Amino acid sequence: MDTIKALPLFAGLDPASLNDILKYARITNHNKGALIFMQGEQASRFYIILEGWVKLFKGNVDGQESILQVLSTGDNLLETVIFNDTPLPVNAQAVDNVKLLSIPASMIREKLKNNHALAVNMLSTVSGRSQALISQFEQLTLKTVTQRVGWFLLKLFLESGDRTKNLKLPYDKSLIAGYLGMKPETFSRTLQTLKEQGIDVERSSISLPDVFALCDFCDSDLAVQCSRHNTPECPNPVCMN
Amino acid sequence: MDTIKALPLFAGLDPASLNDILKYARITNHNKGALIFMQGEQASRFYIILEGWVKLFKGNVDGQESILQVLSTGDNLLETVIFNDTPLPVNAQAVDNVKLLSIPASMIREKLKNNHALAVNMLSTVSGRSQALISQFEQLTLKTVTQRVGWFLLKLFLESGDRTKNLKLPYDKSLIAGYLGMKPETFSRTLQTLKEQGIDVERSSISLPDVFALCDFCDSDLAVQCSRHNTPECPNPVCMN
DNA sequence: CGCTAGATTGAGGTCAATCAACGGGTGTGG
DNA sequence: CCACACCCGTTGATTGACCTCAATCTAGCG
Repeated sequence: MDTIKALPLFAGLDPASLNDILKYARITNHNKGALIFMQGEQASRFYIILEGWVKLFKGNVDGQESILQVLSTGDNLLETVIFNDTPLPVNAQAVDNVKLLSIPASMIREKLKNNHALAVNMLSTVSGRSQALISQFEQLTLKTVTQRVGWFLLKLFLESGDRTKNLKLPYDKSLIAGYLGMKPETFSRTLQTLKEQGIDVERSSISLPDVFALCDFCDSDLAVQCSRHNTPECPNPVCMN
Repeated sequence: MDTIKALPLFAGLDPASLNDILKYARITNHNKGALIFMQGEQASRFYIILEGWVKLFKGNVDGQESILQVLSTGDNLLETVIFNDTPLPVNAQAVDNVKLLSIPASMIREKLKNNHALAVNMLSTVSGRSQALISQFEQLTLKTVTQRVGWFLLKLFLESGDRTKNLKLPYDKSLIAGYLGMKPETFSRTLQTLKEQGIDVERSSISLPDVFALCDFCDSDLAVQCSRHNTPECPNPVCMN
């Protein structure tokens, strides 16, 4: 319960209205592989991830799918659909066992009309989502396969605190491949080429030769997360990749 | 001035605070080809397009560029950056002569804190932007070149009112090609193949044999704009492309 | 021990990019 | 009014990156 009240979306809300919102909330569990919702459906609820990984993706008739994002604890699903209640544009699937908090869409819509703090928090969230999409977009359109894989590893490295030279892939390689817009085979081959450049890959464990090993793959989005950004230590001051 | 007050972002605002906002607004003109802002800069102002076309794109070091969106009258630039004042993630360029309304970012930020109607409008706008990005994303990842071109023509057809069988390309073919994630050569060749299927292309004028000519390219996003959607007239009821 | 799902490796195919040449409007200056 | 240059778009030939298909391998697990 405390974790719920600590969610960014609810930051700064007065306890009364928070309780009011949570009265209609529901917690659900979804097994690995379960579909949480499908594109084309009407959005009836708004979700927040409490635990686990959720894959957001689009599918087409011939079974192809393209992954928009892989979301985790604290992330929201379907902020954008709250307004225009058009059919859902995406599918969501539980990557592992997932615990979700969900709130009726109509409820959120109602609250947004009156609760200013909530509206501002939501605006901030949606902005973040939008930024992430732009970043994802960039990956797929103007980076090579190798750059995408390097970028992903660097992101992992930065998220894991910037210092540890040993990383662990957070989920299946085929899912990572999909997120990076390539086939598992291609991902595998690309890891091989990185191996030749000194980055050791063993199953799902990665060891970097040094903390600068991935700096070539830095871009302006990632730079802001790096503790060495804008310091003399940064080997790559103009991250324009 | 009336057009400004009719902007979706300002809908329902009380006149006093609207005037307050507009006090700090500025109108600027930009010639065809001019850069309005560049990625990496700090966002100092927030823009609304009053007239003309603006291209939003990302560039990388070796001169490649990928186009996120081509925006027009009434659209906003940089809603998302208002919050986190990180460096801009994109470039904006005037496609033709452009007239912009701009407001200091700090000003908007301030107003959003207090003005609930403005926050709600902004939220709605950002949501729409997010949806558009998802749609654009789908185009590039799980559609063939031909489907993308067909989709673009269909979008044009629907925007032009659903009935006229004669269309006009709104801007340069090379820009359309870029927006659809392909090279001008590829776009040209694809138009040829469509020509063989009965869609007449002559310079920048398109004539459709009948109003259903493009229905194969419909998807759930476009369907909602179609006057024949959910009627017996629709030849393609399950638009799952 | 055998099964299975995920990961790897290899060979071959394909679609769009690239490089290069050409065409045909449009505008300019003589 | 014509000659020329320039830009955009087209067309052709080739390349190459990634996908596809298929076989093999590995680890985890009953």
